[in-house]
Amino acid sequence: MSKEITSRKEDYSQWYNDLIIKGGLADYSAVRGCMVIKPYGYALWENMRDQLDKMFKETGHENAYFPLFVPKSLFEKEEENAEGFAKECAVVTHYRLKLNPDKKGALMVDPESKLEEELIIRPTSEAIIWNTYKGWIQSYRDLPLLINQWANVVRWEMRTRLFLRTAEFLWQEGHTAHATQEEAVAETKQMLEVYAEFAETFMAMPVIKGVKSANERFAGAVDTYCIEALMQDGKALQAGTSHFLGQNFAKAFDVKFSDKQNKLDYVWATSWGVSTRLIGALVMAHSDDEGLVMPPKLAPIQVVIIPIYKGEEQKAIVDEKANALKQQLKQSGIRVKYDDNDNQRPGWKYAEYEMKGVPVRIGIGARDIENNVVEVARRDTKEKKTYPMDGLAESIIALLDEIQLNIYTRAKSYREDHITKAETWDEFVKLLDEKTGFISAHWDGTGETEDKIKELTKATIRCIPLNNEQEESKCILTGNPSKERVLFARAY
RNA sequence: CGGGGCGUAGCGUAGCCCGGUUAUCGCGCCUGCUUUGGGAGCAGGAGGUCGCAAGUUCGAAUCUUGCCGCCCCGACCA
Repeated sequence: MSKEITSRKEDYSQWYNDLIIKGGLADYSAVRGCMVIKPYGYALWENMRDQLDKMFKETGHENAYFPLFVPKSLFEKEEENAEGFAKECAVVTHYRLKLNPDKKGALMVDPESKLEEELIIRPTSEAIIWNTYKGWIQSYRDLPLLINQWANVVRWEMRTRLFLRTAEFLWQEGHTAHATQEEAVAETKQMLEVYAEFAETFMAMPVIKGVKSANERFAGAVDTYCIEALMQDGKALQAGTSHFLGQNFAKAFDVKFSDKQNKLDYVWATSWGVSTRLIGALVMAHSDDEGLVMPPKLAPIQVVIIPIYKGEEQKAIVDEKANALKQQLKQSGIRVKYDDNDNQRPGWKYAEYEMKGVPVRIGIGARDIENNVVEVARRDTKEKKTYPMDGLAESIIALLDEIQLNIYTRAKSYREDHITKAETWDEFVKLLDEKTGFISAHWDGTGETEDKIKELTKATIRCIPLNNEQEESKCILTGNPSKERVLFARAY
């Protein structure tokens, strides 16, 4: 049957695509490199978005919205940033179509409508936002400016992958302006903490917090902080970034403020973002060969109730009980679905919701009603147990918490098992090929060495972990002195 | 942009090498009955520009050429 999911071990890429398509999150679209996020996938994104948005607001940020188009002249103002994105920009050059005189029913670009200045479809919004901030900031009283936007961006990547790298994707980007360097750095770190907490607490996905090496830094940033997660095939995934931009953008867009002493200075900036890529991360972090595994805290459906009955008479009895149960769970704040669709049999539904990763399934039939119990199956362990109907909401809430914790613990122990120290080059190469995961090794701190390692092994420095232990040693490739280990991995 | 694979019904596919009536099978869909505690059974039915274009031929899903699109691997990539 076409509903079967390719095994993780057999073909990891196919497994990943199957999870997303057969789990009902998204589909390929008619547009090159783009995807359609289906209602189930979008509901997941909404849950993630709502939670993140709450956390942003708790840390003093407000939402706003800036234009999709960035005039080329603005885009090129911060040179490093512009250069970094130049190769992957979609560009609007015309604003009108007309009927093609040579081909009936066909349209063509009207050459008369050529724009005087090309518009870049934002790959990121620093340029348009900093151009706007220039008008908003005059005095220290206007600072800090703490703004986030939920938006779509376009990056014309050569090769795409569902959720992990699509030509258009949804994200949030925070852009803040501060009076001092210290404050901006603190903001950068604070938002990294917010991302880490979101990943670990809500996605149940352990992450490593760190700083990027110069090679991997965001174009235009002074420092790029990141959270890095490990996927089940041993490859690393950058799950979120928070950048300290220094005064680079303030200088490029001439954003100055008067301080209390009436001295003019450029403002200090940060930007930070996470995207629908997190959905890809979530999928790969927990799922198995049966399908998706959703963390209860974000699952669009936390509990599904499946009725089991013979004939109309039994259906009516089961319906009544199940609906009462649904109400009870709903009132306890659980996202619950009662699937009373009569077109599919229970076995089909079991498989379907497993594929969708619904954390808890409740089966209820005449037999259960007689005994005042239900059958409860959990997705993470596939365990089935009989629960008393009385006080069910409380026990389900406890079970959801347990599942959340269990999948986190499982992912974390996998991650811990896959951080390995390498002391020599041979060991490093062997670990990368055979064990995979993060390899902790000494590096001499130069971009050249990093490039060379990438060329030889395809591994990159994922990050220099925060609060990294200092130890004198030698670079695994060059033998030059090194004062700390960094984390290498092959990455998405 | 390089290497590999693919394009046949909503989905997954057989047929292609070696051209020949009406294009195969499964899922799904529709109708009916029986079913319903792990992807239901039987019976009947609907559904096709064989990716597009040109060529070869009496005849093309099948051979040739060109084009388009997709997937995987690489290059590329906060």
